[in-house]
This record gives sequence, C-alpha cells and structure tokens, in this order.
Amino acid sequence: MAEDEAQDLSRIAAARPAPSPDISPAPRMPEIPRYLQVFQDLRARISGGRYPVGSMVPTEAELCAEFAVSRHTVREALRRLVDQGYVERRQGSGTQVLSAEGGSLFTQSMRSLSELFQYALDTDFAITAMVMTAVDEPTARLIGAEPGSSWLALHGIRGTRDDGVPISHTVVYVHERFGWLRDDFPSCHGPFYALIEQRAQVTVMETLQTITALPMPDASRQVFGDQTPGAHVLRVVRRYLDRRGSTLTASINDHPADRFTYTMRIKRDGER
Amino acid sequence: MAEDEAQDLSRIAAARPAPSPDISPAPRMPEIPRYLQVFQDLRARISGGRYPVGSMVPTEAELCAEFAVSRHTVREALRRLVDQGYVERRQGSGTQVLSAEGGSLFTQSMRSLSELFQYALDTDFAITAMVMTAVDEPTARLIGAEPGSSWLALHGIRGTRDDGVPISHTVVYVHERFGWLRDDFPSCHGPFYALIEQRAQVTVMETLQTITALPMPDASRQVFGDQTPGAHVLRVVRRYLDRRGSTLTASINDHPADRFTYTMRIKRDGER
DNA sequence: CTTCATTTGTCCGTATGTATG
DNA sequence: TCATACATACGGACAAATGAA
Repeated sequence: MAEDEAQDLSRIAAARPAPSPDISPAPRMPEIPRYLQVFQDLRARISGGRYPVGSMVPTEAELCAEFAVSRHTVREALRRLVDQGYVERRQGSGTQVLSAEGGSLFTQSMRSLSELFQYALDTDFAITAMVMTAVDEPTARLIGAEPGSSWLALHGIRGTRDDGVPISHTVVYVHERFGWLRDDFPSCHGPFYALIEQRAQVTVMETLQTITALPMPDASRQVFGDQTPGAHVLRVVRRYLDRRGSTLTASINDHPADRFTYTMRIKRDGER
Repeated sequence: MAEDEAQDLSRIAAARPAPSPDISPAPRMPEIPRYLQVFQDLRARISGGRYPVGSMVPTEAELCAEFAVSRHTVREALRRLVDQGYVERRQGSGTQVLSAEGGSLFTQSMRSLSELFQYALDTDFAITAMVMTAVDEPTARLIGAEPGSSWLALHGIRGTRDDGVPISHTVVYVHERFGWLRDDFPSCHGPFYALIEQRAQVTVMETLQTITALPMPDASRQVFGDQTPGAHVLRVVRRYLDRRGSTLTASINDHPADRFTYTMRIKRDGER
C-alpha cells in the first residue's frame, strides 16, 4: 500500500509540470511544495500518535520510497521537523520523536542576559568590597553551590551611568577557580559572565533566574538610605551554569521594591 | 582572478579524498566541513563590516565561484546565516544583511504562557465574581487599556488543584468584545487566553509581563488571611496582545511574597 | 504592460564520509 | 568487523519571484 501511495504521488508530481490548457484560469490550488507536503504529513503522524514520542521515524531511504521523492526533499522536510522541535536526529542512529506537539510556541529572546533588564545598558557596577568567602548554607542553596565552598564575592552597587542613582545592591559570586580574574572585574563594564567566558574558555549554557520579594535587609537599607519600617526589595538571583549544570557565577540583586519593576516581552514564534 | 581561486581551491578539494599515505598519523585537523567554513567566513565579513547592514551579500553563483564549492554547499552556509538572524533572503531579489551581530543568544521558551509558572499545570481558578466594569486610570495603565473602557473582570483565587491552597489573588480582564464568552470562563481549565483564541478566532502574538512587589492590598489580605503589618505581595501583570499590539485580555496576579518565588530557565541557542 | 535577465526556490540524481550499534 | 543511517558534497534542471529595460 505504501507502494500505491508512492505511485499516486509520483503520478501527481509528474503531472505537475504540465502547463495549464490555456482557457480556464483554474482555481489554482496553492501548489504546496513537495517537501512541505511531506513535512505536514510527518507532523500529522507524530501528533496523531502513529510515531509516538520516543519512537524512531522511518529512515530517509524509507521515506524516499514511501513518498516517492528524492532524499533531498525528505531531508528538507525532516529539517523542518528538527527546527520546530518535533524530532532529533543522530548520525548513524536515526530520527527520534521528541515531542508530539513540537517545540515552544512562545519565546523570550535576548542577545545578552543583561537585556533581561531594560536598564542594563546604561548602568555601572561600583565594587565596594571583594573577598574570598566560604558560603554558608542558605547562600549555597541560593546560588547552587556546595555549602562551605569558596567563592569570590564582589559586593557592590549597580546604578545609572548618568547620575549614579542606585538601582540595586548586589553581590556577585564567582567560583574560586576564576579567582585569578579578580583584577579584571573592577574594570569590567559588560556582564561578568561574559568576561569569564572570554578569559577562561568556558561557556554559559543556561541560566536560572528566581525572583522573590522580601523585607529589605539591613545592608540594603544602608545602601538605599531607606529606614521605612515595611520596606521590601525585589530580589533577583541569577545563576550562570555551564553545560554540566554547575554554577560558574551567580549574582544576588536586591532592588528597592517601590521603584523597581521587572518587565519582559515574550513573543510567539513561527507561523504555527 | 576568481577563476584562479576557484581552480586552486577545487584542486585542494579534489585532493582531499585521497587516503593518507599510511605512515604519519598526521596532526589530523578537526576537518571543519566546507559549508561551515563558508558560513564562518561570511559571518566574519558581516560582523566585520565588509557586508554592511542593509547591503546585499553576493549571489549564490558568485559565492560558488569564490569559494569553489557547489551551490548546495553555499546554500547550506546561507541557511545558517538565515537561521541565526544575520541575513534575509528573497527569491528573485537576493540576500540582504539584517544584523551585524546576528539574532538572540539566549531564549526562554515555553509551550504555553502558563508555563512561565512552574505550578501552572496543577492549579485551578475559582471565580468569585464576574462583572463588566469601566476601568479607572491606574488599572487602564496597568493592563494597556483606554481609561474608562469596558472590560469583563473575573475576580478569583488561583489555588493548587490538590488541596486548594491559595496561590494568588487574581483579576482577569477580558475585552468587552469577548463578553459573549462569559458563560464559558467558569468551566475553563487551561489558560483563558487559549479559550479566547480558540473561540473568537484571534491570535495572541505577544505578551508583556511585569513583576513588582508592593504592600499587600486589603482585598488580598482577606483572601490569604494575612494581617501581618509589613506583608507584601509579588504582583505579576500579564497582558496578551494581538498582532496590532492592543490588549485582548490581561491578568493581575497577587502572590503572597513570603511563599512565592518566580523562576525561569533561560538557555543559550545554537552552538555559537 | 510586456519582456527579459537575474536570483533564489524546489527537486532530482549520485557518491563518499562518519557515527552508531 | 560490518551493515545501517545520517552528514557532507558534487552535479544538473526547471520554477517562481523580482526588478529593470
């Protein structure tokens, strides 16, 4: 029966180049490209359960035969499936179904993690203290470190570049194996993780970010000069992880709650 | 002269399949694929300013000649440039440089906007009141509406599906033109925007989300039974916009600050 | 408005390299 | 070791969109 499908499709394909008679504009079917037809068919099979999640999609050769198209066309269709997060391909192994619904419908994207904050471009970080410390248990949990392990802690204040209005009281923790970079941090203007990546030949693969609200700590009260009894801060903790999931560097940013808002824009992707 | 380059390179290329003599393991360069070499070269030209933003990249034919590779290889390289946001291609026109730095390096992605909250899957929304209201000026600013315009306001409490522990006190605003869906909201289990999309043939193209901390409003105090003097809430406001940027629906979610953390995971794209 | 050359899009065929199991 | 399956790379051909003559 697969054979029949193949023959049908190839006959249709063969009929395609034939010019329209001349009269009759003909309803003019949109003429979907072959690779898109194959893509849509495969996608339907995946979401329909014929190729369950975890199973293998037929090989390129089999799909060529079934749809009666060239390998190039099949690969074009499979490429779409990969791009949209339906399948994963591995040389020598095959094509495995990853998801029945495809990848993400919404994404928030940014060129630099600093862009998470719209203000980030126009701020400066003034370091007030830089000490190698053994992190206590709560801090270790916060930044994903081993309790008692050594981290270089950069205490400082992030403020607007123009008038120096303080935006956050922050502590940056850098793993001790990057301690030799300590002299470079004070003159660093971009994000710290970028400096570490560049100098230490490591890659930040993922970041975890948590946002909480809590009563303003005393240290922050001094920074912001705020003695209001019920004052709170918005605390943003960011952890920068390598490909193995261990923390390279982390930062704890306390923003005065009454004049700080965290904003993000999330867009729908693709044409689905 | 391009001819000479082509001949030289093709001769090198032709020499490649030749098996290594036998002795001498040879340093074994990583053997970067040709299409990747072309891609990297073109990318360097773009970021280096040789192909400025807005200008046209040489045609496929010209690139084939210059690099002495087949059109297939050039197209593979150009595909990367497109995928990574450097260029845009139009049939019949050519390949234009879009950006000197490429697209985004980091993305947070999700299938449903509810996934912004890790808990979202296991929560229920209990509607306590549903009224058509004319929004006042502060609320209008918050949800991106015209002051005084009419919105269907769904007041309610989101709680865990298991034990009903309240997670947030929320108000959902639905534009009056979707008011005819009011009878469907109480039985809606997924996100409201999805219901509206499905029934009203509209598409959410973008969402704006803002997070602030503020002293707990009286209404929320009653919901959470919290009379602590300095109690705060984490307020998450989400606006769901159509392709023209106008708000279809919005929600204001107040979470008790002492037992709520907003978490997001952001991954690096691609292999750059 | 039509014609025409240009440029990318689609599609086919073949061959070899390389990772997998 | 060996067959399998995907990755890379070459070649050719025609269609469709574009923009200028």
